Amino acid sequence: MLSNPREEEKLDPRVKRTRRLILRSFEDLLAEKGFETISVQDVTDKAEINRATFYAHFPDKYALLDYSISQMFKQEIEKRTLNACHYTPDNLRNLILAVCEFLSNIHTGCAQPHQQFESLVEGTIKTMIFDLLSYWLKQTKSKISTDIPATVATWAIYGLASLYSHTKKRPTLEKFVDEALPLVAVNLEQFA
Amino acid sequence: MLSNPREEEKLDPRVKRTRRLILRSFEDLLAEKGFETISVQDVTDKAEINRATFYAHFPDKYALLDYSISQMFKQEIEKRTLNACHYTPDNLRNLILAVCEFLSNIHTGCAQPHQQFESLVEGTIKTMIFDLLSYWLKQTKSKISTDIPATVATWAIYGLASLYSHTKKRPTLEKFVDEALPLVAVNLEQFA
DNA sequence: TGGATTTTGTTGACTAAGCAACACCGGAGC
DNA sequence: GCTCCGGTGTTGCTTAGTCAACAAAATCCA
Repeated sequence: MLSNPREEEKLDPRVKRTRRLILRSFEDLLAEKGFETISVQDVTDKAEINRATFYAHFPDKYALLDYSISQMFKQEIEKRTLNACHYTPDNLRNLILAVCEFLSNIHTGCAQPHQQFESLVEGTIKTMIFDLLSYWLKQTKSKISTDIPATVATWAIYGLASLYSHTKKRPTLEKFVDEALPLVAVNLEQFA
Repeated sequence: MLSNPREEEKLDPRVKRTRRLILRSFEDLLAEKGFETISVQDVTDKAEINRATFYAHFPDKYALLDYSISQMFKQEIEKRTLNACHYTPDNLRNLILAVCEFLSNIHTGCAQPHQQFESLVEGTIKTMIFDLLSYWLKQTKSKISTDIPATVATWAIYGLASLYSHTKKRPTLEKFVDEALPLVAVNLEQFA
């Protein structure tokens, strides 16, 4: 994945600190109220930083949402060490699990997820899934184009996770993924 | 008490932040290792601030200890609203309770309290008790000098709390204070 | 003892954060 | 229409924090 930890560590401590503060208060606010009703002012008040400082780090609150979602998803991925591996059906399985859990967390952890919020999340996450899958598939030295299969798999995975996280009476995650996995895997067989 | 919250609140947010960081990491370190073995480096590493920044706030680690102890004791006092009142036997009772609890916390919360550490704490706390008592006693408009009685009471109170906090098989705090209170109160009768 | 290694304070040049003020937009209410 | 108000970005100047380097203790240990 992009932006390896080595770079982040040697950042100016002040920068790491304010990013952390912004991120924490934003995530707290997300749990309290809807994304659309959160103002930049709210975030900086809670973080006890100046509003101008916010704009030195993020163009606007949409960029912050994007960053926040990326970071959270990145953690989910790294937790399962999917960030430095290649394509196998088992890794794919874990990826689907990760996306399902992530979306479920979003829906339980964030107050009243509205349309705008959901589609912003969707865009961010799909990009990340696509990048990860492309990285996996490119490991096979074959010259097969990866764009098409990666796209298909990305949309399928996100769709599945979305379905799962919106289902009221959920089956166990394991069962759900067992049933769904083959349908995605079949499109990637040539990379196994 | 000195340094009302109004002043602290309108401090530069950066200052509040780094003081908070320094304080927190120092208190964490105190729980882990003895005060004498804590270096300024240790504190700034844990707080993720620059060592030079530390020296912009405190002359050395002794000043930090002093500040830390003061803050903790101040909280104990404010919790019982003893900071804005006058002398009564009941307030005195609460003060003794506060000092006993505070010293007990120090002894359970700090690793291997050594001689140096203890006497630094003693100095800081006795000054604060003395100031508070003087403030109380001066409320009585009489022209009686407060220094002598305040001093006697201060030392007595600290001595009691020290005894209590070092006792292995402690009686309940209530019983202990009930027994001790009259001996201190008798010296302050004229201010009641 | 005596040399090596930490730790301590201090400095000056650089960079990020704070602050107050600004123009601007969009909605609420009359 | 109008103003009022709250949020948005932006700017120039000030202040706090960072960093690397230094000399001077203090500590270690052979």
